[in-house]
Amino acid sequence: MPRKRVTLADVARRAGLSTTAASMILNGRPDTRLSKEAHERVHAAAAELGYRPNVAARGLRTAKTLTIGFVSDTVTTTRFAGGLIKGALEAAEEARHVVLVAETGGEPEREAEAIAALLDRQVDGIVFATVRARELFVPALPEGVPAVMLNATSSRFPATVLPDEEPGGRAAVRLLVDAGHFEGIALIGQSDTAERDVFRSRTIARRVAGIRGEMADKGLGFVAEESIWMWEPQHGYDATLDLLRRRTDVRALLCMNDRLAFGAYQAAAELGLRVPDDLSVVSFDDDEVAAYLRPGLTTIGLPHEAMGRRAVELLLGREPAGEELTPMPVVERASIGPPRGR
Amino acid sequence: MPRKRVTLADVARRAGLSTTAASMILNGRPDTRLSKEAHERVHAAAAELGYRPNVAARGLRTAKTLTIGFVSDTVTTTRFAGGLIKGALEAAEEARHVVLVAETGGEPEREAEAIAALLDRQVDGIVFATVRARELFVPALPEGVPAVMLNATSSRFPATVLPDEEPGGRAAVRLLVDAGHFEGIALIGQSDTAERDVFRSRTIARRVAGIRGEMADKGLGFVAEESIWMWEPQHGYDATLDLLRRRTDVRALLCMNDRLAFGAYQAAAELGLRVPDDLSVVSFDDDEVAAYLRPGLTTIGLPHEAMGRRAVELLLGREPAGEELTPMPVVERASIGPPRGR
DNA sequence: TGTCGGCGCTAAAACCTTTTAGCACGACGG
DNA sequence: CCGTCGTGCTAAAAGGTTTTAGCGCCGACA
Repeated sequence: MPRKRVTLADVARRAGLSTTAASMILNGRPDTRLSKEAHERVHAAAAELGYRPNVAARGLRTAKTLTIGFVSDTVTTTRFAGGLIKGALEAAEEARHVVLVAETGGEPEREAEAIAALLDRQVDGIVFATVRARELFVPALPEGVPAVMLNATSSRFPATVLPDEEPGGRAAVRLLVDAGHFEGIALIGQSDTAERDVFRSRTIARRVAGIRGEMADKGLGFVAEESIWMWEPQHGYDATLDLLRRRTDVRALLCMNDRLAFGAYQAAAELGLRVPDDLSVVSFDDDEVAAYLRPGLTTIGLPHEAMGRRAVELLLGREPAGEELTPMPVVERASIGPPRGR
Repeated sequence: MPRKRVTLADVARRAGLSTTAASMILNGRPDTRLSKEAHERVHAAAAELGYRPNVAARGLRTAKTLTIGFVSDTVTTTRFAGGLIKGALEAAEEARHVVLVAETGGEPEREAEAIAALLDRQVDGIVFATVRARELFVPALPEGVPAVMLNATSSRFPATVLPDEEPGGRAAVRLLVDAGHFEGIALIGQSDTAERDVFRSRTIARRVAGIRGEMADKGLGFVAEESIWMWEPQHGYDATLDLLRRRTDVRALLCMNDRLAFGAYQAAAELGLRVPDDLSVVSFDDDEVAAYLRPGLTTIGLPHEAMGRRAVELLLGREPAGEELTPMPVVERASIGPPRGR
């Protein structure tokens, strides 16, 4: 609506004071000794004119822009880890910050370009996120620009927010055991390659460690392990169909993610097996599709939103942070039942 | 890495010229008459020092920040229209702009606050997006700040990018007809309420008009219409199950979105019906789950990414724009077959 | 008597850039 | 020889804010 932005000088003029005085008053500087009356005049003038400080101009002087950068490979533009940005946006909003978003597709040149672009705009800090918890090679940032890794790791920046996968893995196993499954449990999606592959994901190794640890603690073993490289429904379908045809003693599936479980459901249906009567299923992520399935899929959720929040809290707070693990919620739906013969 | 940012003054000093000269040369001002040699010295100095202009400072002078705002209800943080931001981000990157993202959850106060925050940062323009093509009540913006509506409409801003729903609706019907379906077609999800409800969606009405128009042109009618208010898988399941139990003459389903179709698949499976042998299905959106289903769901896609791109092109271009309709692609998978008795 | 600090405020510098106005000098036309 | 113009460049202003340094006066303290 307003033709022209109202500036601090306008406020000062109307209050009959200098811009300095207006600035001090509006910023509530504690050591100032301006009169009560001056305070009132300035505040009144600011209110009447609808004054809003020009953050860009302020940033020039103070080197603080109340703006943070969020750079990721594809967090914003794919649906798999959208919770990360959601949490980050919320936390930023609460802290009266605003976020500049850049996507790099995982390409180093685009990443470098994005970082430079953010720095040119004087961001107060940057969070680096990845969709599948990779190690990231982040270039050094100018002094005074903090960074935190979100669902990612970097040797350069110690501040890191990750899902707490080890207990998550244990919880999944426990869910099955608590329902009475002591045998006939198959693992879908684990692959030794993935376990070793740093590039794929830092966290999957921990998830697997948790799973194996809990199984060992209970004195149990898997009746089968299907190694799969890619974790889309198609792969889950293929592997599960193959498995269930080969062996009839499988009573429960521990899937490495919900999309695999999605495919597993399809394979089970194909063979006339009902979940959870004939086959129990548990998995990881709490992907949106987990709720679409019937019966609803019980899964160990990736706490993306909480992680996103935490990352910007860390970024904006001043405590020097290390690796922080966010607990994974177990979200119980209806895909686990007591074992039954078939 | 660099301790301190290198400034234009540094470059000028090293080149032995004034900052004015350096500025002119680096910005390639055409009317200048600085010597060839000066050009070389300045460029050399800039390269050696790794100079990058401070966009914030420049913006102060030029009132251009190479930054645009993207404010939506929940486009970024839900998975339904993520393509919008993806396209916007890409187009912005190509134009060397960067985007400030804000989510309002559809709450007017948060929206007002978000707009103010963006304006405080001197954005060059704002795109307003919604996830379900609503009418939006956008407050006036200061003169010189353009806005475009993306998958949304506003009486205040004529520039609008929407999916071209009418032909989309027609295409869906044609897909069925071309496969030989002339009878036994049921419509899932249409509700007269929705058709009239401005708040729900501007575009759905056009989709329905396209569907009805094409049916009429072919001289066909629906064998049944299931009115549904909410379009989640659960609702599609319930409605379809009910419908298929009631009537045995249904051979094809035209679902208003992919999630309804998702539920329809489940209902069909429940009744032992195979897609597409016993039942053909076509729907709208090209949601990610459409590819997960087996057989793959044939659907009329929402061209979110193209729309997002277009919106920022419009915003950055100077052509005064009106309503722009982006064509909806038909993505053929395997859910449509010839009709067969059951 | 001299110094110091408090008071209430402001001028000016600083942040970094772009833009405007103009300077000194030589060439050129008349 | 005078005025004008072109050349190659620079000083200064402008953009909007915060911060630093200080002004002029008075009372208190040594």
